Amino acid sequence: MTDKTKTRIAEASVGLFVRKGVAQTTTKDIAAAAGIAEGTIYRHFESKEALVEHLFLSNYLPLAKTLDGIQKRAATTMRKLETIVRYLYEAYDHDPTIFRFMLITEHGATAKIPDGIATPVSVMRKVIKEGIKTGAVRRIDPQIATHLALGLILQPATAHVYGEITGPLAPRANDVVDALSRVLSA
Amino acid sequence: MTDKTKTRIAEASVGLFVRKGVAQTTTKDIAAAAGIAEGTIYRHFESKEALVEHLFLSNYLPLAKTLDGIQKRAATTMRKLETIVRYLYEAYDHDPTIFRFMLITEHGATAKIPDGIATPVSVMRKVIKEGIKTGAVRRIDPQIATHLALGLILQPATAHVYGEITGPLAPRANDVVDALSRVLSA
Amino acid sequence: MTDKTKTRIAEASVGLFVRKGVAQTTTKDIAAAAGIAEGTIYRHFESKEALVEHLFLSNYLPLAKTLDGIQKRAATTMRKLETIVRYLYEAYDHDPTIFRFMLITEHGATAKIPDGIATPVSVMRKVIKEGIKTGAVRRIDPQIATHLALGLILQPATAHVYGEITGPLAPRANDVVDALSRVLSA
Amino acid sequence: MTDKTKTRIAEASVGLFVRKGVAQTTTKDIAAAAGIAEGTIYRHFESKEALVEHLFLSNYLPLAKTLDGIQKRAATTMRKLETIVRYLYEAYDHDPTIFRFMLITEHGATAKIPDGIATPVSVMRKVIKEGIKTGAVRRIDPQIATHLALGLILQPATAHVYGEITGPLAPRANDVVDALSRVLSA
DNA sequence: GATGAATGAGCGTTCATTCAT
DNA sequence: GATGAATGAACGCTCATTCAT
Repeated sequence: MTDKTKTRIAEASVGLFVRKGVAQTTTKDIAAAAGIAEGTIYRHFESKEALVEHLFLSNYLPLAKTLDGIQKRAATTMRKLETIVRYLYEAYDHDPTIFRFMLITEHGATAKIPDGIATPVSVMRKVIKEGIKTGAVRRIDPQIATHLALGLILQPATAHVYGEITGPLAPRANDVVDALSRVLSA
Repeated sequence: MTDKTKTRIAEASVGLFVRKGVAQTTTKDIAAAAGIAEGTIYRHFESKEALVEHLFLSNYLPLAKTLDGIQKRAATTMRKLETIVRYLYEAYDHDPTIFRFMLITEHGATAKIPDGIATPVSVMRKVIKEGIKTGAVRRIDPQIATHLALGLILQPATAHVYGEITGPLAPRANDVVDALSRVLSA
Repeated sequence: MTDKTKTRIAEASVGLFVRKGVAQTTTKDIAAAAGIAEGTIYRHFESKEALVEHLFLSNYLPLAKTLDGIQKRAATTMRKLETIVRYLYEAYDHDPTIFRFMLITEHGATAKIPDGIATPVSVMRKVIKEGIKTGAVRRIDPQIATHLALGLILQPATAHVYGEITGPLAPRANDVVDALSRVLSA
Repeated sequence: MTDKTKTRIAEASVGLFVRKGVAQTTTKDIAAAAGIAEGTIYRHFESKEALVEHLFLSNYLPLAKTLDGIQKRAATTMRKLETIVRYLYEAYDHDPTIFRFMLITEHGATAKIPDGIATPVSVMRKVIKEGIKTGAVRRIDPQIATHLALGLILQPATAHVYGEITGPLAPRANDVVDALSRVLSA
């Protein structure tokens, strides 16, 4: 059996962090939302900051693995990017909270991720670099290309978080994939 | 003569907000940086929150005016977008602080802007909508198109804030303008 | 067989109390040092305070018995005091921890000892009172005489606890015994 | 005008520290006793620990100066020690609190006093060392002699703190001075 | 207008103690 | 007996805000 209380704390706190912001969420809020005593948080996490970091890394880094697996199963660069976008937007629709949390969390505020560890961003960069090598992606600085692609994917999601785009995100994937193709294709 | 002290407070606080984050910046920090007493902040701003809002709106809304002026002087949709991007990236290079502040603060603060007030985002949307009408921009949902364009423009700036892209941003404008053209052109 | 766990707790905690102070030692520290669970402490002691009291009394009161036995076997008042000092200083050198604990804890904990129970202090007082009666000790208020004697004996030990005197204490016994003789002899 | 509030905090807290112990006195207690808000403590002292240290050092170190002045005005070693004892016991009777605080505070717990700074203990040691040099004090290790003398002086005061000796301390000075003379005289 | 000492609610965190297993 | 997760009151401390000067 997995650690029930730790999970309760984690699930309750992402929700609060997304709704109210990390700084505006108190340990008291978290305890109340998780139905536990405030002190119990500290049996499972060293500090509130450690809880935030755990939440971020335990979702952000596994997502890299998932995206890498998805990417490997697709044949071409454009199919790789397409399946990644579709996966992300469907996952967002299925449980927006954790994605909102990742979108909202200031990367700089969380502990630095050691070099060499795969992140969703590094997976994207790898796909694009390989695309350039194979000629599927036009000649362009891979770093700027990565961020242009990220912009196309993340900005609609961010807009959705703040209510500027409404309804499920998945149907928007077509437009995004199309845009990716236009920006990157050779 | 404009309110000297108010300006000192404003200038000192954006710097701190960008460097340390809004929540992590105390009124004591602000007073020290501005060379004034803590209480003096409250002669010029109702609260710390009001200071943040003032800082955001007094830069964000005038930027809309500026971008609208720029946009009006350009002949075609693509030239409009190009001059906007070049203006933004040069302004970022000239004084990154205020742009970083807007990038960091944007969400949450935008909620308070009444409908009908022009924002940089609404200027972008207007340009794109007009482009669709004139046929310069391909047929696409203007809302998603606006956010695709914003993603292309803002993500490289965000990446710069977090040190993933280094050096001046202005030379990157070419790649962004090119991408905008590919995504939007009919 | 005596209560093994209780002994483990007692031994582990004196060490911690001496090294870090009673207030700075947590029940968690004690459990870790004793190799038991935190809750187990409460099977053996009603509270942390009761543990401290037990530790103090279970060493302080038996010490009175020991000193009284020693005292009884010596012929003269001065020999009584001499053997007491030598015993104390040798015991301190052999296991400073428990003596340091008594030196540190003494005040406040002594309040709980019922009248009529022999303590090291009461043994000293008895020896001195008898000395006055037999004429071995000069005429002096027995209460002040007791504390003058205690001062001569305890202050070097206290100085050793705080590192102002180093090396074994036993060789210092000569000087202390000599001083006791000078202060008390008729 | 001196800092009224800081003085109020200092005076209120020594009283509490002596009555309840440092660890058992909370910042809330101090604020209530001083008639101020809890936060105000931190306008005058960096932390509770710093308050304790300030209290200790601002009384302990000046006492060294006072004792040194007293000592210089006396002609012989024994007169020096006599006036020191009389001064201490009269000061204790006049305001026992601060003396109790110094007696109770664990020296080791407060910040280390830098070498070369005069303390009451170092003044005592100096007087005794000079006494040995002039022949007024018998040949004896100055370090042990200092602590024997300290024991004679402090133990009656400590006994008074814990109620084992009652009434004013000053009349006891005669016995202590006599004892000092017996222990130290050549 | 400016000051800065004072405020006090509320923060993140600790830890002696309890109790179901 | 032993466990260790859970508790929650209480801690030291922070900081946006106020107000007498």
